[in-house]
Amino acid sequence: MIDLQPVKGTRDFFPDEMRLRNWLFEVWRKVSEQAGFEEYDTCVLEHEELYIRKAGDEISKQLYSFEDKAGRRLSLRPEMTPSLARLVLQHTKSLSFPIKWFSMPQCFRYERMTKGRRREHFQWNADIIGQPEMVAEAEILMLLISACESMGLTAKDIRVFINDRRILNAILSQLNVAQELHSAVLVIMDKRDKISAEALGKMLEEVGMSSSQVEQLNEYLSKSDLQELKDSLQDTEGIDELQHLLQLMDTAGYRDYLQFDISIVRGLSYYTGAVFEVNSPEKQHRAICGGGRYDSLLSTYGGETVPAVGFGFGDVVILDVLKELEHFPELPRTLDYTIIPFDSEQVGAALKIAVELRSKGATVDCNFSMKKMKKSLQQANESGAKFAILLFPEEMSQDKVVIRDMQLREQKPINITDLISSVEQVS
RNA sequence: GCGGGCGUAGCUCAGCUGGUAGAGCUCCGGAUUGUGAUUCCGGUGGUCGAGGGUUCAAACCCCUUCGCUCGCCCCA
Repeated sequence: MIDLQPVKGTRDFFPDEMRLRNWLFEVWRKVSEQAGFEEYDTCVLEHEELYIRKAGDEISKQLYSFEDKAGRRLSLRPEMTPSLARLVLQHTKSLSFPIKWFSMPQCFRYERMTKGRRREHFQWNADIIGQPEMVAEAEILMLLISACESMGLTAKDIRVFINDRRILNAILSQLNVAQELHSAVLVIMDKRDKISAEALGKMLEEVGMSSSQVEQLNEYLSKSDLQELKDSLQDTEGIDELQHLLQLMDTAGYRDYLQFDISIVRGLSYYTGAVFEVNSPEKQHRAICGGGRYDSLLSTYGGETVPAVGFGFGDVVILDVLKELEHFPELPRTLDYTIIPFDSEQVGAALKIAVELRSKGATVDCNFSMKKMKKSLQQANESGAKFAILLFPEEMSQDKVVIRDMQLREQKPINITDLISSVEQVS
């Protein structure tokens, strides 16, 4: 017997789970399109070099890579943004910016699994490319919040924790932290709410900050009030921009979802402006969604500098959250009709009726198992059929069938032609 | 890389200080040979993850190994 388990870290989607996945995809697609985003896709296979960046050691360890028969180094995509960058760079000259695109790619990372993280997941991505102003962030945030609301979540359930990399840079510059230490310091600051203050300070000193710099940094980081922080900084660009964004979101009616959080850092060289993560207000989960502005990414692939902002929103964590909050949708299988021939004599008639009903746009299944009527009706019930069409020799001899309303448990004979014409054309 | 938990029927699991296996659901059949919610009866189905050890006797104790899972580390 071969191993029946799915590959470690990957999932099978039985029909029940597939309905749930499709439901989630429909929410993503609908809110995206309603907000004017266009869908795109690329192949799950990419050239490995797309993911090999300067600090690329870690990510290349997590790549599913292999060599094809012609010796090309290929990878399963670990994220969508590089592929998006590739598409945009192909047509930088002809695209009419700003563009608003979304995608729902399956992504792969070879990594150790924990709750909310598998080796494969579907990740809704939405990006606005070519718009440098903060209104792009506003649109992006509104989009992901509206997706959460479509799933039944409110400002009580989720929060967008937001920061701006320019604020962090302004603080570090003001403390005279050397430019080359900034990225290392930012990585450590990312851990701020995971480890103790002592451990944090120790790590910061280890990368080269002085103890007085650490002390002052802590003072800045303890300020949860934007205005207070602004008053203590010389370079206020990041704060001004963030305040502008918060104002825009207030106008849109989404201010309750947003919370300034100086500990949100995300990644390394990627982000240049706003950075954000979505989580429960108490941050009980792995981030549901994360993103920000990455104005310099495209130029790192050798293209022009193109401003960009976007997010990734994975299916695994959001489904965990919805389950926990009991916001899981009820998604039973449904059918309009199940046709049940009494014996093999009616099989041909069953097929013919099925074809005609389907041509009207109805969903129609046939039960050709020729089991007892009891069993067939049971199966019709389980399949969610609204009506069972029973084909008995007696009625068929008069060109009639028995139509049974499964919910009312009532039935009557009906002319086949009347049955067909009673169905409203859907298409 | 470190640490914990779990592997028993198709599924979810019970099985006490060791005495060679059980329930619910599913499936199949019957009460009802043309009728489905909550009826009732019966039946199929297990190399107790694998291998070794201790014992008169192991699902249970010990060792090894594989698989799954959760947390930490790492990372987004």
